[in-house]
Amino acid sequence: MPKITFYNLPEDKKEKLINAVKKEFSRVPLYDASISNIVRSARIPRGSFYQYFEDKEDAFFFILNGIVINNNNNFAALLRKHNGDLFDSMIDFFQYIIKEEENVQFLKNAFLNMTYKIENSFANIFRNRENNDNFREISSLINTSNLNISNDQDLFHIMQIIFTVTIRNVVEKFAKELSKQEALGNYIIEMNLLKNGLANKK
Amino acid sequence: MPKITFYNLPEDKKEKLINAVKKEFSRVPLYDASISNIVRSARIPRGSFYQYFEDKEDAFFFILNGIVINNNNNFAALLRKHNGDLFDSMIDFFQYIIKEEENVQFLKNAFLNMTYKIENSFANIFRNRENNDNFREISSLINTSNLNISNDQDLFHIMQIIFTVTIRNVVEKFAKELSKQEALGNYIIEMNLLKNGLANKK
DNA sequence: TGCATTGATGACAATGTGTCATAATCAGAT
DNA sequence: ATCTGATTATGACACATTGTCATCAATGCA
Repeated sequence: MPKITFYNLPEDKKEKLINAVKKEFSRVPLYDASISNIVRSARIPRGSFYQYFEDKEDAFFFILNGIVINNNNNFAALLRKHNGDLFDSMIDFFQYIIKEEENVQFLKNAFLNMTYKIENSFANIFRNRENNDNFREISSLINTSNLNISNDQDLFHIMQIIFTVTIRNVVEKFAKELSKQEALGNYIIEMNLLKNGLANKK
Repeated sequence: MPKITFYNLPEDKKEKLINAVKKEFSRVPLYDASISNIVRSARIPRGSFYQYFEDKEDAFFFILNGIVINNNNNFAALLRKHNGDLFDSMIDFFQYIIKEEENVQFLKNAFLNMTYKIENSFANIFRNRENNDNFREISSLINTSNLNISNDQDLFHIMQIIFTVTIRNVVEKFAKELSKQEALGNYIIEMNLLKNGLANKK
């Protein structure tokens, strides 16, 4: 988390800084990014950067969370829109991610270097801003009647699986530079396989 | 790929070097590792490192591939053992990965920082050493009669899904420091969900 | 006005990276 | 045994980056 000093900054300076940070992390992935570039580009002295952020990671995750949480289009909203249908909501969500234009480069770098920590940051999508006790909140919105579950644990695993496969499809899109159509096509195939099961029903 | 010079090295020196590299990447993940540490620990001059490897990544992937390809226990062998049953083979494979002791720390660092590139390196598990045209090779070993597929593309997606979920489970094991039992338990639940489908059959 | 708190600044030590000119070694030909 | 070209070894060096810290400036409030 950025330090208080950062939040106290006048809007325009804050924005200048955010832009510089975004720019650098759009250029290269987290571990290739350099603070020197950021301060150069934001025209602030080096010491100031450390007045605002703990380190590179701190700045990175601040931006990432911003993009993820950003608009109200959080996952709960999608679930409501689709009357609790998990699969339809995910397909909607997938399209939303891959059509994002403003931060493509940033997201590309993030997805192609999706470490466990970064992936967890993305999991915030499934959290409500107000409520950290996300699983309850979200699971209550899911129409479980058309899911193959016998308990809460199953639901948890189902969400885990869907989330993982989704991320993987986004990564694939970036890595292989698939068109939106291709990526969506693949994703829908996989969602259907997940729905119906990979094994044959006799 | 290491340079020829590396392969020309006398066995003992090569081994000393490999150990030093492993040690450093067991200490910290790829991007925190330092070549300085490696040469210090291997007691070779800095210049020599660059005689053998392109850079840090090069050394890292050399070791990683070594661990992955290593023993003949490749995926094809597992498939044969299980008469082509993809799920049983994967569960066997999963256990094999999490019971690995010798390179735990190295693998932990690798899994918790599983970028697209690293993940691809793991995909080598599904490749035959001799044959690069892996998909053909492997898919011919899979008993597709109990899979829910209508064409080759489906099979590809199924393998993609299973691979992704498997990796994710290994990552989870390391991240949350699950016991082998817990990790295996979770994995089996998810494999069954995948088999039978996440959606309800009416 | 004066004091305290907060913020700004950039020089600096520490560490790392990759290169390169030079030296050592080796292997084969004579 | 000696010469020679090719390969390998070596470590100093230029350059980049990081995080810190002593110092200075600004702000606000009594």
